[in-house]
Amino acid sequence: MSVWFNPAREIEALLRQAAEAVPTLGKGFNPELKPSDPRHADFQANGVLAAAKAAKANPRALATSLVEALRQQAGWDETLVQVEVAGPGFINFKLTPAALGAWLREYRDESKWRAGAARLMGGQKVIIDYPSPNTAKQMHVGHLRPIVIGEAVARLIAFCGADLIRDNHIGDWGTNFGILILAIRRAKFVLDPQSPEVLEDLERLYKEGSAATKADPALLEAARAELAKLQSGDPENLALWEQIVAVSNAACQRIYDQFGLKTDYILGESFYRDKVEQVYTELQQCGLAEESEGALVVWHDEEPRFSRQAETKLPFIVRKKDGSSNYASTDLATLLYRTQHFKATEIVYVTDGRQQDHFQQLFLTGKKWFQATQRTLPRLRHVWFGTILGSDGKAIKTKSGDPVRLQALIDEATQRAFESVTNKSPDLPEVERQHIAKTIGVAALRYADLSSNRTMDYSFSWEKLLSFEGNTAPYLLYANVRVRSIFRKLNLAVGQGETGASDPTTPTEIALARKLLAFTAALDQALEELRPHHLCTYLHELASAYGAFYAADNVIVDEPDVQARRLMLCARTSAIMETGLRLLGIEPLERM
RNA sequence: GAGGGGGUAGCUCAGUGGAUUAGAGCAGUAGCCUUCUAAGCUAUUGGUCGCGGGUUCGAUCCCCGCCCCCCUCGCCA
Repeated sequence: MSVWFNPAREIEALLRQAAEAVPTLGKGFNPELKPSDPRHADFQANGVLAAAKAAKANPRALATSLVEALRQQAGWDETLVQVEVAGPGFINFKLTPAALGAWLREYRDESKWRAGAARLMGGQKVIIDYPSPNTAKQMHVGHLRPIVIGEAVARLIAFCGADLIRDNHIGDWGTNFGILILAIRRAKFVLDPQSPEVLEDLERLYKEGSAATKADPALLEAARAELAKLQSGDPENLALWEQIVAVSNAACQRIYDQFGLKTDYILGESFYRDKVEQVYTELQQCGLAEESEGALVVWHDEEPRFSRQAETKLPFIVRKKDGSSNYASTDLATLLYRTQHFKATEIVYVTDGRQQDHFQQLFLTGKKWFQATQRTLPRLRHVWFGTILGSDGKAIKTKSGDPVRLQALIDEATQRAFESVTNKSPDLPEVERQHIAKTIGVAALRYADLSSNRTMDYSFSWEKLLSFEGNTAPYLLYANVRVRSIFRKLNLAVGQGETGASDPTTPTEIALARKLLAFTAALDQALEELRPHHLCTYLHELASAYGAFYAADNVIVDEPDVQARRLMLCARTSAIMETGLRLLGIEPLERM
């Protein structure tokens, strides 16, 4: 029999089969298998309680019948999984050391786990839309979450077997370009793409232009005219716009590089400028869109707040009253393009939570539009996140009220990490300490963002972030470094020296082994709702389990079989830790 | 007013589709480095799981009502 990659799923499947032989249960029985408190079991099935209640049967007797039927199933092996009825009618499952050992010997490395996880999303074509910044601005703290969460979610989806395309849907066609172009002209500013301050200059010009147009209606008109010229293809404005976008993209790329963020496409709003006309036409043809106050809008009467009857009207405006497009238009055009050109089966949008209304309207409109035009709608998911708060409980800002620059954040984290590394490991060469510091600094920034539920706001605190203790990236990196150190000491590569490994034996070995197997459950959980914090929680628990093992059981010992099995546990710990860290976007370290 | 999110230990947060003592990290207390990196490990203090009802043998979790905080609500994205 092949070794189960994900025991919980296999047990659940067997329970469903077994239930068919139990008259009270039958087909459609949901075992409700879930991870259990480790003090009781590895997994527990709660489904019998509900079924017994519905059938007015004795839950314990029913659970016992189910267990008997389970034991009759082909593929059931009591030497691998112990089963018992507990409490009012729960069924507990406990993996035996033999099962743990078999799993550890079979699922050795990332390629095996990828293969095991591939059934989760194999065959899917997924487009992920992130980090999608607006053009002509420096990256600031507000860009941290889409970068970090987007990258983690992307890696998770790809790991689970999907064919993934990363599409950076930049905001490069908005109304702000009119103001910016006007400001550049008025200041007679010469845009030098080589200048390191070019983006700061553009930001300053935009601010000035924005203030000027607010103060003077004539200037506002002039700005609109510049935008109209741009959108109608005026060569001068187009050339200027292209330069701005290029400069902006280059600056963003410098940040992306530091976060290890890759993009396959940068198809911003401007890419869809000749594709919105079709959207207007089709939406009107299928009776979805109508004129309202001069704009073209879509109502969703079945949703109270998007209906015509709502107290405060919130239609989906797909074309502005001046005839120009907005993000609803381009998002609809983008949806069509991704469906037709990329053949997407799923699209994931990573943005902050304030855009929930927009995406609900987008998804509703897309659904009706595609239905009316006989197209297949991909699965659409909005992966949204909360705000990063400062110590005052409000969105984080600098003292002057400006957003904190992302580069400044990276630099400070790196600098503090460098001090720590130098303090702890003064003997390492300075070049290596700098590399370690950069890795830790960026990792700490990332992990702080990923480790709490993405839909929560979270408080940014240098103290917590840079403390390098507790549930942090440095703790995980350090746990892995300690594993690798053992192999280095023995002059072995990770994965060598485990021939003849016996099954986990001591309590700390068994606890560690069970935690290693729980990797599959953590993947399931993180993937389910695309919430990377489940993976963080898991990795922290794994590091803790390793810490206890490391303190209790010496790896380098005289008995060959004991050393072999402990080396096997070490190798799996390191491999799962490194795989997990990379899924989060964190590059592991050899030393620190 | 409508919609979304949150209210769990001093602080930052997990969790629970019903099981005994509700978890973790920080902070506090007490131990552990001649031995695989102590950025660590062990033990321990600390909580009416916002408030009030309901269903149930049993609710932090499900249902109803209420209170507080954050966000969004017609042409920005």
